[in-house]
Amino acid sequence: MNDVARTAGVSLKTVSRVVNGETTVDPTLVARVRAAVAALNYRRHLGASMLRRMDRRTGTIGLLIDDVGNPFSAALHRAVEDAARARGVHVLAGSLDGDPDRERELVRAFARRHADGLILAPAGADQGYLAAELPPDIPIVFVERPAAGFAGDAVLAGDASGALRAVRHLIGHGHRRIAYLGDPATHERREGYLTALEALGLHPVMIDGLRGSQAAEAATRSLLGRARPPTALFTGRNLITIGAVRALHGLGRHLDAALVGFDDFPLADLLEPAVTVVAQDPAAMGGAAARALFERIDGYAEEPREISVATTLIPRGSGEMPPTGS
Amino acid sequence: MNDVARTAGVSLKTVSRVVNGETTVDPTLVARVRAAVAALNYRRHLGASMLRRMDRRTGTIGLLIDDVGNPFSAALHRAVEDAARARGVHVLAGSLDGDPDRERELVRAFARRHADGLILAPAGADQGYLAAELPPDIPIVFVERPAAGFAGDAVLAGDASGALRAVRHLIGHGHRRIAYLGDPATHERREGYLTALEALGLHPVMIDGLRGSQAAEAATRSLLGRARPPTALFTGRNLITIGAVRALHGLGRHLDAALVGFDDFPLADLLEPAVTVVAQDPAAMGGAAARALFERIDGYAEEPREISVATTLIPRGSGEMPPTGS
DNA sequence: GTGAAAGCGCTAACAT
DNA sequence: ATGTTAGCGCTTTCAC
Repeated sequence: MNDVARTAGVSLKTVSRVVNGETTVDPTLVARVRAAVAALNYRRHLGASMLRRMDRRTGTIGLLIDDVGNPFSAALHRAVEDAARARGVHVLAGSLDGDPDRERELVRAFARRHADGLILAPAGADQGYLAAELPPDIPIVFVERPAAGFAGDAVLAGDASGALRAVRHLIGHGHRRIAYLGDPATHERREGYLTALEALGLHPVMIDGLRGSQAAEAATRSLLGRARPPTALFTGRNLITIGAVRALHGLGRHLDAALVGFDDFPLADLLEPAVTVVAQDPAAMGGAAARALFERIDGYAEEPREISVATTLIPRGSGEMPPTGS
Repeated sequence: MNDVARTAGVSLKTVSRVVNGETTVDPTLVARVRAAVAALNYRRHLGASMLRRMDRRTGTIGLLIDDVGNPFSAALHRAVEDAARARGVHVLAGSLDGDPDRERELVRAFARRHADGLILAPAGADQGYLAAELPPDIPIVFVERPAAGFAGDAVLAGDASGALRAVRHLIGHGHRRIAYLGDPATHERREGYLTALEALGLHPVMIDGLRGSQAAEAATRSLLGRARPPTALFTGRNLITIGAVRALHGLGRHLDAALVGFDDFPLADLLEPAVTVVAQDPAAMGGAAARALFERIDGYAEEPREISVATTLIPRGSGEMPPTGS
């Protein structure tokens, strides 16, 4: 910048003004500065500028989600990126893999990097650590799951009510023995399942802690091998649904057992039978989270908000099959 | 940091030494400093430290891919993240959507942010601008597609040879009328297709410029409506394959026309018929790209390398069906 | 082993 | 409208 000033024959401050697009500069000088900038291939150092600036914005937000490689998270990421791009903000993304330690570590790392804000899909059961870890001037918005022990805006999908709807759908098609397959992060969906069954005095069958598609496939196989197997399955997230589908196909029983999955997934409509799902809208959730975050960054300081993005039950066939067997 | 020094009763420099883990500090002072750091909840400002440091590393790399929300790109992203995490490096990701302007803009943005290196899946036909836009001290690795007009390491999938193999596979199953469906980014795969057909004097049928799954679906429908429709399809990327599958199912002709797709996709094995693909390994590509980039960041300065990640033909059914009709 | 002073590249506040 | 000075938070160099 010094070199530019010298080359253009102006003061350092004038260069700064030109580079920052301030209007109060003589056009002649502006031209001279621009020429020098071009000649020297000068680029301003954002780190240094951010050091002295008032607003101290880095133009970066942190996105902490389950797995950037998972289609659901990836769709959400994309929506966040689009909203960020509209403001010229960039996205630092990180995968948590359901690991609370990783969550905390990444929050700390992004805070140290002075992200302007964070969007977090909580992995751990408690976000109390945020009080110590997160500087008060960097806002956070939770997405997918609510946070515990720390107040902040949250963008949620109405998991419990969506699950309730899914299970009622199966009940409406005559099913009484309905099993639930889930993992730690689908806790709220399990609650919806239980609510629906309890209302009718039905007996819950729950398999929990399924990490990944393969575990779900194995669990489904063993479930269907039981003496009185369930006539319908309710699966708590897309990877689990896919594992279940794989098991049903593998056993040749895909036309026997009904299935409703939480989360839509690509090609669900082309399977045989096509898979009925309760679809979340990851793009809408990402967009809502980004908007909420930018409002906070812009100074909105009211009470934490809970933003609900509706789920949709999409009947495609697998959830409308009647019970078979006894 | 000044406050910490005062609280601990040491000089600023000593705090700096402790924070940076230098060993030549009296343990007593180390303890005092650590206590003060904890008491004041001090965090080092990385931006400021990076300003004066010798190595000038930001601990960030930029990843510029087609679309962070697309499963293929997302899997690649995940592999890059894993490699980066092992070094304590974070990933700034951006989607290009096939837009050369966006490519250039993001390169500039990430360069200004002083990313330590870039991984780019070229969207534009020419990367000559990099000579001007990219500071010489920030290395770049190309992935998925080679760059034109700028030298750099490239991680490629052997597109032409994979396509050749796919088409030969169809020919081996008796097909003579084989159509190609692609988009601008699958150019090399088209070359493989042409090579295979020309070797036998077969007549190529090519539909190009298909942006997205819906365009592919429409194109497939019109293709199959022709007087002498192709008996087999070769699709240039996963979204196009999915569009074609959707069209075949929609027309009820999924058991009539053979299909081999470039790129694997989730659930390809559960469709009816299961879809034969030439699979790239996005995770391997992302890992290789990250490794190559980190080698460059660490000072490796030999000639640009081309790293090839093998493709695999996975026969699943759709590519092994014999020709039907005339 | 520790500290004082200088300076990284830039912008704020205050002249002029 | 332009320039001067001070200082952001840190690491360097060099003296103690």
